[in-house]
Amino acid sequence: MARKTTVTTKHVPTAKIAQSADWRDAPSRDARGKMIREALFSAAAAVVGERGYQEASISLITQRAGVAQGTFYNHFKTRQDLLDQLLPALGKDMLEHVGQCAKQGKTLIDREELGFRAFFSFLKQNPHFFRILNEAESFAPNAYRVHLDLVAAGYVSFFRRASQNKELIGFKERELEVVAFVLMAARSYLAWRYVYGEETHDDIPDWVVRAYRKLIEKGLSGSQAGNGDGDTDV
Amino acid sequence: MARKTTVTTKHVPTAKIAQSADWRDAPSRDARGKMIREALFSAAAAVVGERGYQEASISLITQRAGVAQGTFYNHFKTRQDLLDQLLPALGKDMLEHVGQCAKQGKTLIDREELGFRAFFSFLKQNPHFFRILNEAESFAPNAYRVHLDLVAAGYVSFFRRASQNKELIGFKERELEVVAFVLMAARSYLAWRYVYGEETHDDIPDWVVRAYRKLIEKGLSGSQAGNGDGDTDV
Amino acid sequence: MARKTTVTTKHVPTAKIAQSADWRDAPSRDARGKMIREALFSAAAAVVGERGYQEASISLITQRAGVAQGTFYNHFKTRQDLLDQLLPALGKDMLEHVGQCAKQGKTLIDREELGFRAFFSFLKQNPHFFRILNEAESFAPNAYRVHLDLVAAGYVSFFRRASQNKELIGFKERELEVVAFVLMAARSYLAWRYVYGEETHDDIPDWVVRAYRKLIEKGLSGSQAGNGDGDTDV
Amino acid sequence: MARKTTVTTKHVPTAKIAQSADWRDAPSRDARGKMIREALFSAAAAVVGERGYQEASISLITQRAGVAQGTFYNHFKTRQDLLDQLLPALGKDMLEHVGQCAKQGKTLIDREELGFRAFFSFLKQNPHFFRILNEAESFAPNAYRVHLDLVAAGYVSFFRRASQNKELIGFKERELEVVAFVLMAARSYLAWRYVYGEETHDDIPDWVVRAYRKLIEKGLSGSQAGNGDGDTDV
DNA sequence: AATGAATGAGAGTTCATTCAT
DNA sequence: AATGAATGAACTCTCATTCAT
Repeated sequence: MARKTTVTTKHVPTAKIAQSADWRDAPSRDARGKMIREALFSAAAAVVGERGYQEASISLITQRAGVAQGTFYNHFKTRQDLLDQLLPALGKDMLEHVGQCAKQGKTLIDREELGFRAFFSFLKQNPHFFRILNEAESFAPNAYRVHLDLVAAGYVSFFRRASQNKELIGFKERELEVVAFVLMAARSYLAWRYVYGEETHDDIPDWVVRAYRKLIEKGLSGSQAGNGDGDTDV
Repeated sequence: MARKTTVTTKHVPTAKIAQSADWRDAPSRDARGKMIREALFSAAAAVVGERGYQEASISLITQRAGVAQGTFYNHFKTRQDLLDQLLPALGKDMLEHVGQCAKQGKTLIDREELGFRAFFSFLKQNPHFFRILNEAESFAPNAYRVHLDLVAAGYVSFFRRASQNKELIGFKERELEVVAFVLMAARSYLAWRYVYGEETHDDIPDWVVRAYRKLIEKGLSGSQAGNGDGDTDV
Repeated sequence: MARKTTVTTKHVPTAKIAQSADWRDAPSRDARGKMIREALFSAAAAVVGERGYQEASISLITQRAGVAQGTFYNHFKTRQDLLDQLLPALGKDMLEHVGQCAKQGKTLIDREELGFRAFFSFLKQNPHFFRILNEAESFAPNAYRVHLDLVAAGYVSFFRRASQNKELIGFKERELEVVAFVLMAARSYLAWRYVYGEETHDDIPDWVVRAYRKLIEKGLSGSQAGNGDGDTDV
Repeated sequence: MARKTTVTTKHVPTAKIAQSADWRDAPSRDARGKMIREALFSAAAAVVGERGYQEASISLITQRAGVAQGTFYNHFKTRQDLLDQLLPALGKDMLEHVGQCAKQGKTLIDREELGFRAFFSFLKQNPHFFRILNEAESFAPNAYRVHLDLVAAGYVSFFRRASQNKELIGFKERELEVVAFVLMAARSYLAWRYVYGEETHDDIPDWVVRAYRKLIEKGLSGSQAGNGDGDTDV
């Protein structure tokens, strides 16, 4: 049974947003420029992650990056320009990480569970990602749309292969996207509830993963008893 | 089979946000106050719905409500105070509407489909709701949390009854909340994608509802062919 | 002869830019608004007159008017909006003053001399006008064009009447405008040179007026000796 | 009669602002420096001529000159330093051109007409000059004063000679400057009105020149009919 | 000498909130 | 209670100038 596989994600190195040693000791001018750009970028990610896009003022970002306000405009055209780049940059890392982890699985459901877990391990490593992603809907809507479409596309082609292998049956092409959106949605809402919710877990609890797996494996009507954790059935 | 039930929602009257006749012809002092308050409230809902919380300035809201800026502060403590009340008020209506519709269903899955459809019919009647709900995560986080908890609680008690009836089996108490969040998530993301997405449908397409139903009914591994629409399997 | 007429201007009351007593003791709200508006206006005139349009920042203007920066935008749409109103307002006063003075003259040339002198007496009473007028060419070009056209139009109709009286002969209709521009130009350049020039006279020297009169009365070839001041001919 | 002389200006070569071949192929270090300096100079003239002093930023100027921003400060002390040199450089060319043309005339009035026409032909060849000259009053006031004094001085000595020849009579030494300023003023205002005004002539219309000549030849009271163009008297 | 990124002061403008009327 | 002008802090962005390379 699924829950016995006790699937765990092995961390794949993700392109870190440079925590940039002081740019003053840069080897060359070009390198310095790059370091400052990255300092601004990672400062912005941190500020947005901690306080939200709304409060991510140029003043806060440059202060955090340790450069003058004017310097910002040597690297980004406008404030929005930088904000628009936040999600794509981190989103790429996330996709990479999740993709790498998921493909270790043998079955469709195992791969989904691995991807699911990988999403949360990415969140743990990139604590700012979640807010950057979610608030992008309001503050960088184009980036948000592109991101969701990208993730959905990956999901759909993942399912399409499963369909061709007969691992997944009964869904027509365009329905695969519906499934993709439901699973993406689930990750997001469950993270909101169980990672960032009142009881601040660092990690998604294991029983949540199992409940999720049960639901998407069998649906609401197909489930059967016994999952071995401490709870009793309702 | 599920899709034959062709479940449809009957509209239940929802507490309208007062479109407020001119408050100048109010019968009493008190009534006048109430009318202004409601005018401000509905103006805010409209502004937020159309332009987002960010642009919902006091100036815009009071202008739309037809009162002076200062009047605002006779009715709400701060701008945030009003913004925080937007979602609860509309959320109550939504819950009411969805609850009324869902309970017409005979089976668990039918009730879920009815609730699902009711969510979208509510969106259609209340075109501002979706943005008010979604952006609340960034702009009125407390209200957002309360709203989600409220909806989840309703969902959980709905599932709890189903569990007791043996309509739903295999989920322990605390797992019901996981299921609730997944289904709430699904509604939100599918609305984002299929109602407000590029191809602007007024309504959620029927094939999306069917795909959704298939997924939650049987899960990923339990599905079987044939749903009678034009598509061929992958 | 010209210099015997010893024409002098009688000052006609000109609409003063309010030097505004403190607006805090205004009788009514409306009056207060007007006073602040005028305070801003006259502060702007003073700043532009003393430092030029370039340095006339909102900060300087509001400081001088004794109000907060934000207050500015209750009265003017933008900085440029105010700057665009400076010349028209003062220009109207100038025209009025010059017109009143000029019409006391009996002959064409007398009227021109009176108008000429009136221009300089206006400058003396409104020490900011000259800079406001001149720099408007760069900083409020529309206002500048309108102003010049207005003054020219007045001049032309003045000459047209003189033509009809046979006081002025030999100029065709469209040539009158050329004459008007030359005389306007002369006032401006002579003010620049003899009022605001190195030797800061308060008033245009009388011998300059006489030289000007001689030139426009007879032209370069028609002049004859003797004007009785201390100079000897070249 | 004056208008029969049909005076026309022959173009005298004017010191061009170097359109500077690429400074990268300069023969020597020194020459290279000079070429860059000139490139900056002519870039500035072009920018000021097209957009005005206000918008003539270092960035725009250096970009146009094809050098780095920092390079600017190897050649000029400050931005103002360069702006202050613009008018003197071009003004010298203008004086040269006008002087050369004017001295072809036989009589005082003919020379004035030739100078007048030469001013406009210079404007045509140096389309940036007019703006550089006019806005200098606001943006490079010292340069402006020096320029006007220089032109006036030339004019005065021109008139002084005419006085000594008895071509010009009735003006005392210091009055000659008044005449000079009036004529300089006339050129400027007439250019503003008839060259850069709404109906964009490339050239000053001939009838304007004739009207101007009539005015300064005979003054307002000395003119007599008939100038043979299509207009009728008023 | 040429480069071009870094700097930081200062610009115009917005807006939630206050308060005298 | 309703008004709407006054407030001032905070915002994004520009640009002349500096300076390490």
